[in-house]
Amino acid sequence: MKPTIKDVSSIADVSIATVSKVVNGKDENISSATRERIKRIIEEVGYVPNRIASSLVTKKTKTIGLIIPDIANPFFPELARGVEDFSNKEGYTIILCNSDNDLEKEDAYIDMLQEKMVDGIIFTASSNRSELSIALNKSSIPVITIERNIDGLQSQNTIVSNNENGAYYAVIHMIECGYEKILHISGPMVSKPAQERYKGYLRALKEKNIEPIENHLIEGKYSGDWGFETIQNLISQRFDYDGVFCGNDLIALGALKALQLNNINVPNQVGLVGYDDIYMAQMVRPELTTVKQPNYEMGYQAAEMLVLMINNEEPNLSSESLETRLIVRGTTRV
Amino acid sequence: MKPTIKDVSSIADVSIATVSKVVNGKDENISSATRERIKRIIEEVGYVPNRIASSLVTKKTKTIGLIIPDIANPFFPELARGVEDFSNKEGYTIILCNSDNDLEKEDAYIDMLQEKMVDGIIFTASSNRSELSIALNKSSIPVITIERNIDGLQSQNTIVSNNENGAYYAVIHMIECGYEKILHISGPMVSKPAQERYKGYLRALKEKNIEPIENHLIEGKYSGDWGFETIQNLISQRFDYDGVFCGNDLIALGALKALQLNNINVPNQVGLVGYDDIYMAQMVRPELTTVKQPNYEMGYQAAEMLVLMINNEEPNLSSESLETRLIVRGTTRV
DNA sequence: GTGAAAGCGCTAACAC
DNA sequence: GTGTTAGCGCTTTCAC
Repeated sequence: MKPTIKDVSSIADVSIATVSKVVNGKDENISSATRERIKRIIEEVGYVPNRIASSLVTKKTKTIGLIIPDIANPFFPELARGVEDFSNKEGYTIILCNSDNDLEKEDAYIDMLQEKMVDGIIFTASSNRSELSIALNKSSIPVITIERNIDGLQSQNTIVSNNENGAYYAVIHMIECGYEKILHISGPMVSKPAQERYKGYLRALKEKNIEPIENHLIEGKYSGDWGFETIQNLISQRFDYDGVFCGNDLIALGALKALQLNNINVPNQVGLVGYDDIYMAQMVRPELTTVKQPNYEMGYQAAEMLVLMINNEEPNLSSESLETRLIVRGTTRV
Repeated sequence: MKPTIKDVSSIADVSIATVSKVVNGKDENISSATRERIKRIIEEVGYVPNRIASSLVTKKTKTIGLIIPDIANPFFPELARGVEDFSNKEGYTIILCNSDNDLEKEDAYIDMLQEKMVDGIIFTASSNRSELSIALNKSSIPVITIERNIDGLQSQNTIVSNNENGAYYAVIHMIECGYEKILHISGPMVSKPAQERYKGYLRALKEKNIEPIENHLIEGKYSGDWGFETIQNLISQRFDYDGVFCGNDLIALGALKALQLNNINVPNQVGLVGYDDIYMAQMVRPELTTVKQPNYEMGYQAAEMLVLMINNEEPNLSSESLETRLIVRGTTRV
């Protein structure tokens, strides 16, 4: 049987209150003699405080919930790492939840997290539906949303990266490289980032006085296979573009493979730009020009904001938008 | 203030015991009238049971700890996903811990998890040192180790994939393709998987009566950069190999890039094989021949075993070794 | 400097 | 069918 605070106190011949104080460092008023004795005994018997019990009285669990669509999606591990790093530094522990963009799972997790009394939640919602926000609003638990904001969520504390600008600068770069007939292979347009990137794409064209060509947008999934198939299909019919701007790197990598397979030279015949700067972007030839999203930082800052909220030091920024960075490599000619 | 079981019971005009019973589905002996009334009230007031409180009495937190070196390392997200999927199915929630192969962090997490009273731990240890095992042995908490076994851990319940066989079959394949002077770029040899893969490599050579050439082993890190540098260095001096078997896909992808950069044809001049079958293995040209590790399954089965242990249904297998699968693609000629 | 006591929200015998 | 009661292991106030 694991020793409890009571065991320690009876061996040390003091009250449990005294033991509690030294365990929690609130021992200004404890003589150093008893302090040391208690510490020794704790060591001897291998006493481990039961945080469940203390949480029950302090109402703090020092854990935060992280809900993301899928940790196996290359976008999220870094983000999760950012969250975990800051959390850990502050003594928080994180509960990982994969929602698979499934609203039911998402709701189930939110319930679960509330039952486990997490101190706060970091949330990458799968959609904008507002019913979910209600569930979250009702509970007074601090929430930070990441990447996509949830319309109607009361405390609109959210971290996003500036998707529109990211896409805008990428496409401006392409145009300045001399590409004019630029295809955009996007992710699913139900997600805000996809919408915003498309917006940035259009803004760049407009600013450069380039009319978007016919069929300039192909909407699909954020996967390499999707990028590959799309290009293959296009080529088997008619491929009338000199540039491809992809919704993410996975799509771009698939597209690159298809282009090369068809002996279309990148970057000479076709310029190619991705989004995210995943590790693999540098592992292909030519290396992929892409937009770096500050994934790690987004996670880190989200955790930072959340901990502020938990401590009731309301962060003065209610919504932080992190800037992206265009990384020019080999798939666009300079 | 969030409603508690007491609030519900007083509104419903029953005892808290009755409410507890219906909340936990132990309501065979409750009249359906009161059952429904209680359920309605729960709904109305938005009562959420406090699992912290119930954990305190049941001694079960329905939480398991997952300690891995780094979720941002491409090997682990899938594994984590496997763990999470099974856990979730069984009503468990997982706490994610990144140890960074840092023994101190590792210990700190183990303590933390014990304090939070997790029901079990799934653990990819960073090394074999046995002091750590002691800490874990002392506590009676169920532990499953993944990928690398910890020497001296009492309950040797561990899930590994058969690294030796994986490497063995890969190298046999290379030899049968006609490659004879095969370099092995391994990860750090302090880790068991690296040792075992090297063993498999040697076994294949021996069986085929091929003398390992001079400098056949280069030990380093599991990164693409490392693979790239290694090949670049070798080529700048003398590159006298016709095959490269890499400790993982990242290394292989880096190596591929370097080989191609030096106009060495893969697979004609040099055959290349990786390990892991990460998603990117199919996104390069030629596609990478590699050994598929059942990452997801390892995680899933680890969670499965752990839950058995938690329920005291000691799994009869104490150590499960999952088989790997060679995936022949374009970097070896057939 | 230290301890007694109340109580956090819940479960599980057991009594009725 | 339902309620009473005794904790689970801890923190915190206040008294000494």
